[in-house]
Amino acid sequence: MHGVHNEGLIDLFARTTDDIVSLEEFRALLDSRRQLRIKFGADVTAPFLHLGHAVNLWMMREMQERGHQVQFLIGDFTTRIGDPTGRSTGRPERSQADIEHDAAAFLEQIAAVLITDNPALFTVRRNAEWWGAATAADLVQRLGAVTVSRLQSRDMFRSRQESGSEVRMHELIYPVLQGWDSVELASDLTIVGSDQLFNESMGRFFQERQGQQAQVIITTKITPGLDGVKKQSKSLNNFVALADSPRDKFGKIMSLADALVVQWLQVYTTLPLPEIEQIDQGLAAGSLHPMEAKRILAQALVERYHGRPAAAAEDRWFRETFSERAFPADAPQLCLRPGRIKLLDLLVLLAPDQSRSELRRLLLSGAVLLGAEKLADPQQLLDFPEGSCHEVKLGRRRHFRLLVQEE
RNA sequence: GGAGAGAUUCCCGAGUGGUCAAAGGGGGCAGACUGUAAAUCUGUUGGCUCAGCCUUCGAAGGUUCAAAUCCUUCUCUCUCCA
Repeated sequence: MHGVHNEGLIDLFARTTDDIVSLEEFRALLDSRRQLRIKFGADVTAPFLHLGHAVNLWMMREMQERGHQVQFLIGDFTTRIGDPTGRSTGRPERSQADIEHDAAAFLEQIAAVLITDNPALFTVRRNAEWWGAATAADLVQRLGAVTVSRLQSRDMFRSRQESGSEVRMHELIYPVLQGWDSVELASDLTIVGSDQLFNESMGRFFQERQGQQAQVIITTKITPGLDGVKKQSKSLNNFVALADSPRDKFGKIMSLADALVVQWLQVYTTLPLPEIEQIDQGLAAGSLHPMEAKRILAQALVERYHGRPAAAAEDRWFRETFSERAFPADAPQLCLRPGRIKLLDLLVLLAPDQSRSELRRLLLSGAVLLGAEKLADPQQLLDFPEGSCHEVKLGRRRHFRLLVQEE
Protein backbone atom coordinates (compact mmCIF):
# COMPACT_ATOMS: atom_id res chain seq x y z
CA MET A 1 0.00 0.00 0.00
CA HIS A 2 2.97 2.20 0.49
CA GLY A 3 3.75 1.65 -3.18
CA VAL A 4 0.34 2.94 -4.16
CA HIS A 5 0.95 6.10 -2.20
CA ASN A 6 4.24 6.63 -3.96
CA GLU A 7 2.72 6.11 -7.38
CA GLY A 8 0.48 9.04 -6.55
CA LEU A 9 3.52 11.13 -5.91
CA ILE A 10 5.13 10.15 -9.16
CA ASP A 11 1.98 11.07 -11.05
CA LEU A 12 1.89 14.39 -9.27
CA PHE A 13 5.50 15.07 -10.16
CA ALA A 14 4.97 14.04 -13.77
CA ARG A 15 3.12 17.29 -14.32
CA THR A 16 6.25 19.36 -13.90
CA THR A 17 8.97 16.80 -14.52
CA ASP A 18 11.16 16.85 -17.58
CA ASP A 19 13.23 13.78 -16.80
CA ILE A 20 14.16 11.47 -13.94
CA VAL A 21 17.54 9.79 -13.63
CA SER A 22 16.31 7.23 -12.99
CA LEU A 23 12.68 6.43 -12.39
CA GLU A 24 13.52 2.94 -11.08
CA GLU A 25 15.96 4.35 -8.57
CA PHE A 26 13.44 6.95 -7.48
CA ARG A 27 10.84 4.25 -6.89
CA ALA A 28 13.33 2.22 -4.92
CA LEU A 29 14.18 5.22 -2.75
CA LEU A 30 10.55 5.86 -1.97
CA ASP A 31 9.98 2.19 -1.21
CA SER A 32 12.89 2.12 1.20
CA ARG A 33 10.63 4.05 3.62
CA ARG A 34 13.53 5.87 5.18
CA GLN A 35 13.86 9.63 5.41
CA LEU A 36 15.48 10.94 2.24
CA ARG A 37 17.99 13.77 2.04
CA ILE A 38 17.17 16.19 -0.72
CA LYS A 39 19.97 18.38 -1.97
CA PHE A 40 18.82 21.87 -2.74
CA GLY A 41 21.90 23.67 -3.96
CA ALA A 42 21.47 27.38 -4.37
CA ASP A 43 23.52 29.78 -6.30
CA VAL A 44 22.59 32.82 -4.32
CA THR A 45 23.80 35.44 -6.75
CA ALA A 46 20.44 36.91 -7.64
CA PRO A 47 18.02 36.36 -4.80
CA PHE A 48 14.94 36.96 -6.92
CA LEU A 49 12.94 33.80 -6.98
CA HIS A 50 10.12 33.52 -9.46
CA LEU A 51 7.42 31.03 -10.34
CA GLY A 52 9.88 28.98 -12.34
CA HIS A 53 12.03 28.33 -9.29
CA ALA A 54 8.91 27.62 -7.28
CA VAL A 55 8.12 24.62 -9.45
CA ASN A 56 11.10 22.83 -7.92
CA LEU A 57 10.31 24.18 -4.48
CA TRP A 58 6.77 22.86 -4.53
CA MET A 59 8.04 19.42 -5.45
CA MET A 60 10.43 19.55 -2.52
CA ARG A 61 7.61 20.73 -0.31
CA GLU A 62 5.67 17.66 -1.41
CA MET A 63 8.59 15.53 -0.23
CA GLN A 64 8.69 17.38 3.08
CA GLU A 65 5.02 16.62 3.56
CA ARG A 66 6.01 12.96 3.39
CA GLY A 67 8.66 13.40 6.05
CA HIS A 68 11.76 13.88 3.92
CA GLN A 69 14.45 16.42 4.63
CA VAL A 70 15.54 19.29 2.40
CA GLN A 71 19.19 20.19 2.81
CA PHE A 72 19.51 23.76 1.70
CA LEU A 73 23.05 24.10 0.48
CA ILE A 74 24.36 27.63 0.33
CA GLY A 75 27.10 27.58 -2.23
CA ASP A 76 29.15 30.15 -0.41
CA PHE A 77 32.35 28.66 -1.74
CA THR A 78 31.23 27.92 -5.28
CA THR A 79 29.32 31.17 -5.63
CA ARG A 80 32.56 32.99 -5.19
CA ILE A 81 33.66 31.25 -8.33
CA GLY A 82 30.47 31.66 -10.28
CA ASP A 83 28.52 29.00 -12.09
CA PRO A 84 29.11 29.44 -15.81
CA THR A 85 25.74 27.91 -16.70
CA GLY A 86 23.96 30.04 -19.26
CA ARG A 87 26.65 32.64 -19.26
CA SER A 88 28.40 33.63 -22.41
CA THR A 89 31.15 35.16 -20.36
CA GLY A 90 32.51 34.54 -16.89
CA ARG A 91 30.91 36.07 -13.84
CA PRO A 92 32.67 38.42 -11.51
CA GLU A 93 33.70 36.93 -8.20
CA ARG A 94 31.80 38.03 -5.12
CA SER A 95 32.60 38.84 -1.54
CA GLN A 96 31.56 36.77 1.44
CA ALA A 97 29.46 39.62 2.80
CA ASP A 98 27.48 39.86 -0.44
CA ILE A 99 26.91 36.15 -0.40
CA GLU A 100 25.64 36.10 3.19
CA HIS A 101 23.32 38.97 2.48
CA ASP A 102 21.92 37.24 -0.57
CA ALA A 103 21.58 33.95 1.23
CA ALA A 104 19.39 35.55 3.87
CA ALA A 105 17.18 37.09 1.21
CA PHE A 106 17.03 33.76 -0.54
CA LEU A 107 15.94 31.94 2.58
CA GLU A 108 13.20 34.43 3.18
CA GLN A 109 11.77 33.83 -0.27
CA ILE A 110 11.83 30.05 -0.23
CA ALA A 111 9.95 30.16 3.06
CA ALA A 112 6.92 31.08 0.96
CA VAL A 113 6.89 27.48 -0.24
CA LEU A 114 9.13 25.24 1.85
CA ILE A 115 8.82 24.34 5.49
CA THR A 116 11.89 26.04 6.88
CA ASP A 117 11.21 26.13 10.60
CA ASN A 118 11.37 22.43 11.34
CA PRO A 119 14.95 21.13 11.64
CA ALA A 120 13.84 17.58 10.92
CA LEU A 121 12.56 18.68 7.53
CA PHE A 122 14.95 21.49 6.68
CA THR A 123 18.61 22.12 7.37
CA VAL A 124 21.05 24.66 6.10
CA ARG A 125 24.54 23.73 4.96
CA ARG A 126 27.36 25.69 3.38
CA ASN A 127 29.85 24.18 1.02
CA ALA A 128 32.67 26.27 2.43
CA GLU A 129 32.41 23.79 5.32
CA TRP A 130 34.28 21.24 3.25
CA TRP A 131 35.76 23.25 0.42
CA GLY A 132 37.24 25.77 2.79
CA ALA A 133 38.98 22.97 4.65
CA ALA A 134 40.09 21.04 1.59
CA THR A 135 43.77 21.05 0.70
CA ALA A 136 45.26 21.44 -2.72
CA ALA A 137 45.99 17.72 -2.60
CA ASP A 138 42.30 16.97 -1.97
CA LEU A 139 41.32 19.10 -4.88
CA VAL A 140 43.83 17.62 -7.27
CA GLN A 141 42.79 14.14 -6.28
CA ARG A 142 39.12 14.87 -6.94
CA LEU A 143 39.94 16.53 -10.22
CA GLY A 144 41.96 13.48 -11.16
CA ALA A 145 38.78 11.46 -11.34
CA VAL A 146 37.39 13.43 -14.24
CA THR A 147 38.66 13.73 -17.78
CA VAL A 148 38.97 17.08 -19.47
CA SER A 149 37.08 15.88 -22.50
CA ARG A 150 34.15 15.01 -20.28
CA LEU A 151 34.00 18.51 -18.88
CA GLN A 152 34.53 20.02 -22.27
CA SER A 153 31.73 17.95 -23.73
CA ARG A 154 29.30 20.25 -22.02
CA ASP A 155 27.38 22.17 -24.70
CA MET A 156 27.96 25.48 -23.13
CA PHE A 157 31.72 25.08 -22.93
CA ARG A 158 31.85 23.78 -26.45
CA SER A 159 29.86 26.64 -27.90
CA ARG A 160 31.96 29.14 -26.04
CA GLN A 161 35.14 27.64 -27.36
CA GLU A 162 33.81 27.45 -30.88
CA SER A 163 32.68 31.03 -30.84
CA GLY A 164 36.17 31.94 -29.73
CA SER A 165 35.32 33.20 -26.27
CA GLU A 166 37.39 31.93 -23.46
CA VAL A 167 36.70 29.37 -20.77
CA ARG A 168 38.64 29.82 -17.57
CA MET A 169 39.95 26.99 -15.45
CA HIS A 170 37.76 27.71 -12.45
CA GLU A 171 34.68 27.61 -14.65
CA LEU A 172 35.69 24.31 -16.12
CA ILE A 173 36.08 22.92 -12.62
CA TYR A 174 32.74 24.18 -11.38
CA PRO A 175 30.78 21.00 -12.17
CA VAL A 176 33.34 18.99 -10.21
CA LEU A 177 32.88 21.13 -7.15
CA GLN A 178 29.11 21.05 -7.40
CA GLY A 179 29.20 17.31 -7.93
CA TRP A 180 31.38 16.71 -4.92
CA ASP A 181 28.86 18.58 -2.78
CA SER A 182 26.47 15.66 -3.31
CA VAL A 183 29.04 13.35 -1.71
CA GLU A 184 29.44 15.58 1.32
CA LEU A 185 25.69 15.84 1.78
CA ALA A 186 25.13 12.14 1.04
CA SER A 187 22.33 13.37 -1.15
CA ASP A 188 19.56 10.94 -2.12
CA LEU A 189 17.68 13.21 -4.45
CA THR A 190 17.94 16.56 -6.10
CA ILE A 191 15.30 18.45 -8.03
CA VAL A 192 16.74 20.97 -10.47
CA GLY A 193 16.10 22.79 -13.71
CA SER A 194 17.15 20.83 -16.74
CA ASP A 195 20.11 23.15 -17.25
CA GLN A 196 21.66 21.67 -14.11
CA LEU A 197 21.61 18.07 -15.33
CA PHE A 198 25.26 18.03 -16.29
CA ASN A 199 26.49 19.39 -12.97
CA GLU A 200 24.32 17.08 -10.92
CA SER A 201 25.40 14.10 -12.99
CA MET A 202 28.86 14.80 -11.73
CA GLY A 203 27.36 14.31 -8.30
CA ARG A 204 26.22 10.83 -9.22
CA PHE A 205 29.62 10.08 -10.64
CA PHE A 206 31.46 11.06 -7.48
CA GLN A 207 28.99 9.39 -5.16
CA GLU A 208 29.36 6.09 -6.96
CA ARG A 209 33.11 6.45 -6.86
CA GLN A 210 32.99 7.03 -3.11
CA GLY A 211 30.83 3.96 -2.64
CA GLN A 212 27.64 5.91 -2.00
CA GLN A 213 24.29 5.34 -3.58
CA ALA A 214 24.04 7.84 -6.44
CA GLN A 215 21.49 10.59 -5.98
CA VAL A 216 18.39 10.58 -8.11
CA ILE A 217 18.11 13.63 -10.34
CA ILE A 218 14.74 15.01 -11.24
CA THR A 219 14.86 17.77 -13.81
CA THR A 220 11.91 20.07 -14.25
CA LYS A 221 10.36 21.70 -17.27
CA ILE A 222 11.30 25.23 -18.06
CA THR A 223 8.27 27.33 -18.87
CA PRO A 224 8.37 30.55 -20.88
CA GLY A 225 7.95 33.84 -19.03
CA LEU A 226 5.21 36.41 -19.38
CA ASP A 227 6.25 37.39 -22.87
CA GLY A 228 5.83 33.80 -24.00
CA VAL A 229 9.25 33.60 -25.57
CA LYS A 230 12.16 33.57 -23.14
CA LYS A 231 12.34 31.81 -19.81
CA GLN A 232 11.59 33.96 -16.80
CA SER A 233 14.51 36.06 -15.79
CA LYS A 234 15.14 39.14 -13.81
CA SER A 235 16.97 40.97 -16.53
CA LEU A 236 14.16 40.43 -19.02
CA ASN A 237 11.58 41.53 -16.48
CA ASN A 238 9.15 38.88 -17.66
CA PHE A 239 8.67 37.03 -14.41
CA VAL A 240 6.27 36.76 -11.52
CA ALA A 241 8.35 36.94 -8.35
CA LEU A 242 7.50 35.01 -5.22
CA ALA A 243 7.99 38.26 -3.37
CA ASP A 244 5.47 40.12 -5.53
CA SER A 245 2.37 41.37 -3.79
CA PRO A 246 -0.88 39.49 -4.44
CA ARG A 247 -2.00 42.40 -6.58
CA ASP A 248 1.12 42.32 -8.72
CA LYS A 249 0.91 38.58 -9.10
CA PHE A 250 -2.65 38.87 -10.26
CA GLY A 251 -1.93 41.77 -12.58
CA LYS A 252 1.14 40.23 -14.11
CA ILE A 253 -0.79 37.07 -14.88
CA MET A 254 -3.42 39.15 -16.62
CA SER A 255 -0.67 40.51 -18.83
CA LEU A 256 0.43 37.03 -19.79
CA ALA A 257 0.27 36.23 -23.49
CA ASP A 258 -3.14 34.61 -24.00
CA ALA A 259 -1.64 31.57 -25.68
CA LEU A 260 0.25 30.52 -22.56
CA VAL A 261 -2.61 30.21 -20.13
CA VAL A 262 -3.04 26.47 -20.37
CA GLN A 263 0.64 25.75 -20.03
CA TRP A 264 0.92 27.99 -16.98
CA LEU A 265 -2.13 26.36 -15.40
CA GLN A 266 -0.45 23.02 -15.77
CA VAL A 267 2.90 23.96 -14.39
CA TYR A 268 2.20 26.67 -11.85
CA THR A 269 -1.08 25.62 -10.28
CA THR A 270 -2.56 22.47 -8.78
CA LEU A 271 -5.82 22.79 -10.66
CA PRO A 272 -6.90 19.23 -11.60
CA LEU A 273 -5.84 18.25 -15.08
CA PRO A 274 -9.36 17.44 -16.32
CA GLU A 275 -10.41 21.00 -15.49
CA ILE A 276 -7.46 22.38 -17.37
CA GLU A 277 -8.40 20.20 -20.31
CA GLN A 278 -11.87 21.75 -20.27
CA ILE A 279 -10.43 25.22 -20.25
CA ASP A 280 -8.20 24.33 -23.17
CA GLN A 281 -11.17 23.06 -25.16
CA GLY A 282 -13.25 26.07 -24.21
CA LEU A 283 -10.56 28.39 -25.50
CA ALA A 284 -10.18 26.44 -28.72
CA ALA A 285 -13.91 26.43 -29.32
CA GLY A 286 -14.27 30.10 -28.48
CA SER A 287 -16.81 29.44 -25.75
CA LEU A 288 -14.39 30.67 -23.10
CA HIS A 289 -13.02 34.18 -23.33
CA PRO A 290 -9.22 34.28 -22.92
CA MET A 291 -9.58 36.83 -20.19
CA GLU A 292 -11.77 34.42 -18.21
CA ALA A 293 -9.14 31.73 -18.54
CA LYS A 294 -6.53 34.13 -17.28
CA ARG A 295 -8.71 35.09 -14.35
CA ILE A 296 -8.92 31.44 -13.38
CA LEU A 297 -5.15 31.17 -13.61
CA ALA A 298 -4.52 34.37 -11.71
CA GLN A 299 -6.90 33.35 -8.93
CA ALA A 300 -5.45 29.86 -8.63
CA LEU A 301 -1.99 31.29 -8.40
CA VAL A 302 -2.71 34.00 -5.87
CA GLU A 303 -4.63 31.46 -3.82
CA ARG A 304 -1.68 29.09 -3.80
CA TYR A 305 0.61 31.69 -2.29
CA HIS A 306 -1.67 34.01 -0.37
CA GLY A 307 -4.86 32.08 0.33
CA ARG A 308 -8.37 32.13 -1.01
CA PRO A 309 -9.56 35.44 0.46
CA ALA A 310 -6.68 37.31 -1.14
CA ALA A 311 -7.38 35.66 -4.47
CA ALA A 312 -11.04 36.64 -4.37
CA ALA A 313 -10.20 40.18 -3.31
CA GLU A 314 -7.68 40.70 -6.08
CA ASP A 315 -10.05 39.27 -8.65
CA ARG A 316 -12.72 41.71 -7.57
CA TRP A 317 -10.24 44.58 -7.56
CA PHE A 318 -9.08 43.78 -11.06
CA ARG A 319 -12.61 43.51 -12.44
CA GLU A 320 -13.72 46.74 -10.89
CA THR A 321 -10.65 48.69 -11.82
CA PHE A 322 -10.00 47.49 -15.33
CA SER A 323 -13.20 45.94 -16.62
CA GLU A 324 -15.57 48.39 -15.02
CA ARG A 325 -13.13 51.26 -14.79
CA ALA A 326 -14.30 52.09 -11.32
CA PHE A 327 -12.11 54.16 -9.08
CA PRO A 328 -10.56 51.65 -6.66
CA ALA A 329 -11.74 51.97 -3.08
CA ASP A 330 -8.29 51.35 -1.64
CA ALA A 331 -6.46 53.99 -3.67
CA PRO A 332 -3.74 55.70 -1.64
CA GLN A 333 -4.93 58.86 0.03
CA LEU A 334 -3.07 62.13 0.15
CA CYS A 335 -3.73 65.25 2.09
CA LEU A 336 -3.48 68.59 0.36
CA ARG A 337 -3.67 72.09 1.74
CA PRO A 338 -6.49 74.19 0.39
CA GLY A 339 -5.62 76.79 -2.21
CA ARG A 340 -4.35 77.09 -5.75
CA ILE A 341 -1.81 74.80 -7.20
CA LYS A 342 -0.41 74.28 -10.68
CA LEU A 343 -1.46 71.00 -12.23
CA LEU A 344 2.12 69.93 -12.83
CA ASP A 345 3.08 70.70 -9.25
CA LEU A 346 0.21 68.57 -8.05
CA LEU A 347 1.44 65.62 -10.08
CA VAL A 348 4.92 66.03 -8.65
CA LEU A 349 3.39 65.63 -5.21
CA LEU A 350 1.60 62.48 -6.28
CA ALA A 351 4.50 60.85 -8.10
CA PRO A 352 7.71 62.18 -6.55
CA ASP A 353 9.74 59.41 -8.14
CA GLN A 354 9.13 60.76 -11.64
CA SER A 355 10.76 63.75 -13.25
CA ARG A 356 8.74 66.80 -14.13
CA SER A 357 9.48 66.19 -17.78
CA GLU A 358 8.05 62.70 -17.57
CA LEU A 359 4.94 63.98 -15.86
CA ARG A 360 4.58 66.79 -18.37
CA ARG A 361 4.62 64.19 -21.15
CA LEU A 362 2.05 62.08 -19.37
CA LEU A 363 -0.13 65.12 -19.06
CA LEU A 364 0.19 66.02 -22.73
CA SER A 365 -0.66 62.49 -23.79
CA GLY A 366 -3.96 62.65 -21.97
CA ALA A 367 -3.19 60.28 -19.14
CA VAL A 368 -4.45 62.42 -16.30
CA LEU A 369 -8.01 62.47 -15.04
CA LEU A 370 -9.34 64.64 -12.23
CA GLY A 371 -12.67 63.06 -11.43
CA ALA A 372 -14.09 62.45 -14.89
CA GLU A 373 -12.32 65.38 -16.50
CA LYS A 374 -9.24 64.95 -18.63
CA LEU A 375 -6.61 67.56 -17.86
CA ALA A 376 -3.75 68.30 -20.20
CA ASP A 377 -2.32 71.75 -19.48
CA PRO A 378 0.67 71.65 -17.13
CA GLN A 379 0.30 75.32 -16.29
CA GLN A 380 -3.38 75.10 -15.42
CA LEU A 381 -4.15 76.46 -11.96
CA LEU A 382 -6.42 74.30 -9.85
CA ASP A 383 -8.36 75.64 -6.92
CA PHE A 384 -9.06 73.21 -4.12
CA PRO A 385 -11.47 74.42 -1.45
CA GLU A 386 -11.12 73.27 2.13
CA GLY A 387 -12.82 69.97 2.88
CA SER A 388 -13.23 68.83 -0.70
CA CYS A 389 -12.23 65.38 -1.91
CA HIS A 390 -10.96 64.45 -5.37
CA GLU A 391 -10.05 61.39 -7.36
CA VAL A 392 -6.98 61.56 -9.56
CA LYS A 393 -6.04 58.96 -12.13
CA LEU A 394 -2.54 58.91 -13.51
CA GLY A 395 -2.35 56.54 -16.43
CA ARG A 396 -4.02 53.15 -16.31
CA ARG A 397 -2.74 51.86 -13.06
CA ARG A 398 -2.19 54.71 -10.66
CA HIS A 399 -4.99 56.17 -8.62
CA PHE A 400 -4.95 58.72 -5.85
CA ARG A 401 -7.55 60.16 -3.56
CA LEU A 402 -7.01 63.77 -2.57
CA LEU A 403 -8.28 65.14 0.70
CA VAL A 404 -8.09 68.90 0.99
CA GLN A 405 -7.65 70.11 4.51
CA GLU A 406 -5.61 72.42 6.68
CA GLU A 407 -3.05 70.47 8.71
C1' G B 1 55.18 39.14 -24.69
C1' G B 2 53.59 40.95 -29.99
C1' A B 3 49.55 42.71 -33.53
C1' G B 4 44.79 44.56 -34.12
C1' A B 5 39.42 45.93 -32.72
C1' G B 6 36.29 48.34 -29.51
C1' A B 7 33.92 51.23 -25.18
C1' U B 8 27.37 55.53 -27.64
C1' U B 9 21.41 57.59 -24.24
C1' C B 10 17.47 51.32 -19.94
C1' C B 11 19.39 47.15 -23.58
C1' C B 12 21.11 46.00 -28.65
C1' G B 13 23.06 49.05 -32.23
C1' A B 14 23.88 53.37 -36.21
C1' G B 15 26.66 57.66 -36.22
C1' U B 16 33.89 59.78 -38.37
C1' G B 17 34.04 67.89 -37.25
C1' G B 18 28.63 71.65 -37.56
C1' U B 19 21.73 70.02 -39.97
C1' C B 20 23.15 65.24 -32.93
C1' A B 21 19.67 65.05 -27.14
C1' A B 22 22.12 61.57 -31.23
C1' A B 23 19.02 56.70 -36.89
C1' G B 24 16.77 51.76 -36.27
C1' G B 25 15.15 47.76 -33.17
C1' G B 26 13.95 45.93 -28.22
C1' G B 27 12.01 47.17 -23.63
C1' G B 28 9.22 50.88 -20.78
C1' C B 29 5.27 54.45 -20.46
C1' A B 30 0.82 56.66 -22.50
C1' G B 31 -3.48 57.05 -25.96
C1' A B 32 -7.13 54.36 -29.08
C1' C B 33 -9.46 49.75 -29.24
C1' U B 34 -10.80 45.61 -25.84
C1' G B 35 -15.23 41.80 -21.05
C1' U B 36 -7.36 41.31 -20.45
C1' A B 37 -2.10 45.01 -17.32
C1' A B 38 -3.60 39.76 -24.38
C1' A B 39 -3.27 41.15 -29.54
C1' U B 40 -3.26 45.35 -32.83
C1' C B 41 -2.52 50.55 -34.16
C1' U B 42 -0.53 55.47 -32.72
C1' G B 43 2.47 58.60 -29.81
C1' U B 44 6.41 59.06 -26.51
C1' U B 45 11.04 57.62 -24.14
C1' G B 46 18.08 62.92 -20.52
C1' G B 47 16.86 67.17 -17.24
C1' C B 48 14.84 72.03 -16.25
C1' U B 49 12.28 78.04 -14.42
C1' C B 50 10.38 74.16 -21.66
C1' A B 51 8.98 77.76 -28.65
C1' G B 52 14.61 78.63 -24.56
C1' C B 53 18.43 76.73 -21.59
C1' C B 54 21.56 72.92 -19.15
C1' U B 55 23.99 68.04 -18.84
C1' U B 56 25.02 63.36 -21.86
C1' C B 57 28.31 59.44 -26.27
C1' G B 58 34.50 54.75 -20.99
C1' A B 59 38.02 58.72 -17.88
C1' A B 60 41.22 63.02 -17.93
C1' G B 61 43.47 66.62 -20.81
C1' G B 62 44.21 69.13 -25.81
C1' U B 63 43.17 71.14 -31.06
C1' U B 64 38.95 74.08 -33.19
C1' C B 65 34.50 79.50 -33.93
C1' A B 66 32.38 74.34 -33.31
C1' A B 67 33.86 67.41 -31.24
C1' A B 68 30.15 61.39 -29.93
C1' U B 69 33.23 62.35 -34.25
C1' C B 70 40.46 64.82 -34.58
C1' C B 71 45.14 64.42 -31.08
C1' U B 72 47.52 62.69 -26.22
C1' U B 73 47.45 59.80 -21.89
C1' C B 74 44.78 56.42 -18.87
C1' U B 75 41.11 52.43 -17.59
C1' C B 76 38.49 48.27 -19.15
C1' U B 77 36.75 44.60 -22.90
C1' C B 78 37.42 41.50 -27.16
C1' U B 79 40.09 39.07 -31.37
C1' C B 80 44.48 37.09 -33.50
C1' C B 81 49.87 35.47 -33.18
C1' A B 82 53.64 33.05 -30.14
